[in-house]
Amino acid sequence: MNAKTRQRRPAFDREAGVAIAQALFHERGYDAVSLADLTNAMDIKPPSFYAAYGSKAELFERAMLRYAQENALPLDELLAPDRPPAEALPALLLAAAKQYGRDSVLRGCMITEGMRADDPAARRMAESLASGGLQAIRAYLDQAHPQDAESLADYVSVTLRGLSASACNGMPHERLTQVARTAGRFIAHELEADEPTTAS
Amino acid sequence: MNAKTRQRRPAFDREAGVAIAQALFHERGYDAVSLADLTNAMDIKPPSFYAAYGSKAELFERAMLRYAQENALPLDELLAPDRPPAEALPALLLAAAKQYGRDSVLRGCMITEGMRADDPAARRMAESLASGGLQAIRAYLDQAHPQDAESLADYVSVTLRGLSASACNGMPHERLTQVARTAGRFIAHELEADEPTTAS
DNA sequence: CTTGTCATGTAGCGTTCACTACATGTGGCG
DNA sequence: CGCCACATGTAGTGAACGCTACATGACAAG
Repeated sequence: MNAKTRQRRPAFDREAGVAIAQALFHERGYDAVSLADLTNAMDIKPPSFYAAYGSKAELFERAMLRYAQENALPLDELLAPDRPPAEALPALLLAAAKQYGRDSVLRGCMITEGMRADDPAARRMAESLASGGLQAIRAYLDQAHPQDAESLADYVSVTLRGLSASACNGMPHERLTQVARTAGRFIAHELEADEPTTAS
Repeated sequence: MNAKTRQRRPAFDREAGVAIAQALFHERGYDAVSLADLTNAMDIKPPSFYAAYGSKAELFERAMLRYAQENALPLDELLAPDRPPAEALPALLLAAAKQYGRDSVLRGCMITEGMRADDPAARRMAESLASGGLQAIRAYLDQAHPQDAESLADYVSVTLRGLSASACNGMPHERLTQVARTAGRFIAHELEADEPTTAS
């Protein structure tokens, strides 16, 4: 009677349900997706839903975690400690713009937009997850460009939020990436003006 | 029996009701404000509400128009046709950041954030109002810096959206204005590099 | 086969949503 | 005063919300 033999009859794939929820939440946002939408899409009834996920908000958290795992930008590569900010930050912005506008229906950053949910619990979950990414940017800049780490981190954060929101409202992929390139060029110009780094 | 003598007994100030609605919608967003919230705040009952305003969405439109009239940035001054972009665009961003973070509870741009409402009718109203401002920016740049008017207009638009969203999520006033100054400095650097205008 | 455990479906919980039919009572007007 | 138009409050509409009590039925264990 080992534990573990007890979860026979899965009868519906819980992880697949999280994937379905992830798509719905990403497409429409937390508040605009109802329990009925979720249970219909998963083809289960509410009691199964609550047995599997606990609540709509908990499922939202699992969906955001799944989103972060498979869609999050590779911050550790983009912001590798030895990469100069004049190269890393533009690359980060461009990668974000490309992802936010890639899919015609799953637009923007699911977590960034989750921070604007009406439900306070869902909003706090999203804010908590987002703070991880912001801290990574801040930590990178603290070691790579400490003289205005906060200012630059805020600038990047605001630009990312603007890109996500604009993507959600339909700004096409090319214009999003163009804005990201513009912002990246601005950053590079300023950083290279301050410290011409090595050669030239 | 002239018309006009017929609207005796106002009994509640409809324009004051619009002001109350403006504050509620700005603070919480369209979806998060219920009819009960509105009628309680105005101290009227639903029938009076519908007699006066038609529907929640129509009142939202009137509230946004009121917001635009009294809070909108003076685009015609900020973007005066003879003002150089390297001066006008930073001024616009800074003015927006100051306004978005001015009040501790009425944060961000009511119209910008209205574009993210779940209700399609409300969203379209907000998008329609916002397009006016964007067209003003675009028209200014078409005559002041035609070589990359679209790119610059998109950059400004995205930055404004990022500032509004960040303000709504609590970024303090000083950091908002700092980001606006950073973005403005970036724009000025690039524009001055391209065309040193007149004197050195 | 019997029993126990569990996820399931049926049905419905209480609440809130935007919105409205209807009766009331006040005011201007003749 | 009598009339009547009209904004008002009472009360409630049907629908949707997130969520759950309960009975059903399938499986593994004995």
